[in-house]
Amino acid sequence: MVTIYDVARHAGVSAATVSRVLNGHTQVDPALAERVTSSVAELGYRRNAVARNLRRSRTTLWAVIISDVENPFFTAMVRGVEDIALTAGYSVVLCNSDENPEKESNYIAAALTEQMAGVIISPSSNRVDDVKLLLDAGCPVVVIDRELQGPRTDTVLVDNEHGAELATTHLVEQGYRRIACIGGPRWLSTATSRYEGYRRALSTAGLPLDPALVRYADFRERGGFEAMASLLDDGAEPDALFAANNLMTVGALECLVQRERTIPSDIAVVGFDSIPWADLIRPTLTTVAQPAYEVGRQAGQLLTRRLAKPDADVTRIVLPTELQVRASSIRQA
Amino acid sequence: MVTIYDVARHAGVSAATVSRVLNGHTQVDPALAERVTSSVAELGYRRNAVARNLRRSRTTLWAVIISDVENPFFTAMVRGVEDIALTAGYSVVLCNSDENPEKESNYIAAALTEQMAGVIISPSSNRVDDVKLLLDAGCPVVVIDRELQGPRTDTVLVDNEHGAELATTHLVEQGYRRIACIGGPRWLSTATSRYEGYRRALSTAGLPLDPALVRYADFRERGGFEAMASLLDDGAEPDALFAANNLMTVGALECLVQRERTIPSDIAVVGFDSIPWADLIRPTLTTVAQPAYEVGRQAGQLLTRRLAKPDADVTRIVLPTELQVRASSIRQA
DNA sequence: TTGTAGGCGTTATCAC
DNA sequence: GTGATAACGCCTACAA
Repeated sequence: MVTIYDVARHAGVSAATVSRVLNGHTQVDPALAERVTSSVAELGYRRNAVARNLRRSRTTLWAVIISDVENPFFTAMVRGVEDIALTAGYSVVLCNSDENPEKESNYIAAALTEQMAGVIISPSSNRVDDVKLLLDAGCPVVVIDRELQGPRTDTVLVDNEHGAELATTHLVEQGYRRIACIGGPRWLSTATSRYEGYRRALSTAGLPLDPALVRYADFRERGGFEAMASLLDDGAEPDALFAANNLMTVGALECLVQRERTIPSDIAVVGFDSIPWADLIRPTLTTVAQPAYEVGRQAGQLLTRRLAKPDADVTRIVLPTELQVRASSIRQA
Repeated sequence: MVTIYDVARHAGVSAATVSRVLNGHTQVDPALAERVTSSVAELGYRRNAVARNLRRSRTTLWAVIISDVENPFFTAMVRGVEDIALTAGYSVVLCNSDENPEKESNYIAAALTEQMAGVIISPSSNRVDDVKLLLDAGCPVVVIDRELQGPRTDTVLVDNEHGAELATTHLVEQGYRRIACIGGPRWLSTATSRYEGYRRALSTAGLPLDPALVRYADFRERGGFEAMASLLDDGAEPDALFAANNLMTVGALECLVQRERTIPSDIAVVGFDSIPWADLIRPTLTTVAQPAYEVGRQAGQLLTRRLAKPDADVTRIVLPTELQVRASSIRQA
């Protein structure tokens, strides 16, 4: 490996001068600088970021800990983070916790030992301890998609309750009366908020909240499938479904297809969070759209801000959701 | 920050002993070890990976440079890599090059300066130089999904040509005669192999290769859309389409839907590489399935192997593809 | 403006 | 088996 000393010798200057040329915040004689840069090129020198990070005791890495890489919502979000990170001079390390609190803990530990500059996380549990670990270590944290109870951290959310309410109200307005709900894990604020929106819409409409029409699943495809199957098998006879995330919606649809139910005449469907190619599915799928990319951007900006001003006020951003009505929820004549 | 010296003082031993306990490859008196571990717990010590990496002059990070995080093929692949990495004691840094050679170069430079233990890459160009940079620096590289001309590296591919041939032959057997092809960028082996499979199937069937039926796009949704529009607008009048990747297939479908063409009676469709929820699309989509997760696993294993034996023979793995026939390619009565 | 020198936190090589 | 001690490669006071 060629070090800064090799360059220094080759250019006939001291290592300090090489460092200064490389970093550029100090004045260096143009002639020397020139010699240095050409030596760098000639020797094919690249600076060792590990040594640099140790010396400066900070890195330029952000850990983005998400709960599912295969969920398009999170990948879109990651792109948002990435775009901000790059312009701010950081790189993104993507960690996939798989909704598994243990994996999550491991990644947080890694973020700490690797001296990551900051962490953006969609927590897969309410285990506040892990996030507190980061905070206590002085590692800036931005929580996304889910709200954490205890620690005060910068947070980027979407308006889950309102979105769910819109979705459910839309079904009510279409004349559906037995509206089922496949909710997410009860310990995630995302899930409870969406359930709350559903509940409120029913209440506003004067419809009963029938527990037989409610299932809780795990925000995954299989969970949605099984919840739907259970709704059908238990004779709850819903005439419509509100599913609380994209993958569960897909699972529920798979189930309905397999059972040969026609959408929306047998049962109408609205999903929370869009899926790619929603308009290729037949019937096209009504969804509550979330600004996934923008969530990522905002999170990135919050992190950048906090890195610059470690004790700025804690910010909580709530982005709007939007109901996109397509065929799956339109009552037939 | 609490260092190894703090722990040493607290436990009444030397820093060297703490290090030995932490790393565990040397014998340490159980009594001392006990004191060290409890001091570690008490002080909340975590080792500084940056310092450690500098001292050991290696890291436990793999860079996985993929060309599109939003393509389900790559996310599935990443999961495969990740699973191997974790069991082998490495972490994965996901880098999204966006099919942009410049971004790719930056990530490669970063992998080098960050002293990454290894790189898994789906190159977005034929610019061999970047990969050579890695190789020259002694950084193990596994190339996936695309074949690189010059440098001999471990590679994991799928049987693109055969898959494409199967797909096209299937269309021929269904009685289609004007089979269009939307191919990928001509500088990617993946694209040329798939085109070659298409060409060969036509040739075997004694069908002419009509240039008016061929378009080259960029492996993205919009590119597929535009290529399909061009095929329709230029009066090429295809009765079937073979699209060379998943996102372009989606784009082409969007176009066909918009133009109100019926699949498969107006035009049959087969795509290369599956998309999630292919069976929710109507008609269901015939695809050439690739073992994306397995590609990732194999790449991870190749990298692990090379890390252990730096000058083992270069391996080239070709995984099989499989035609999954669904409704979009079945000729109507 | 430039060079010297110390140290970031760890691990590995010595002696003991 | 354990403890000093010297690196790993870089940055940055400080002195010149």
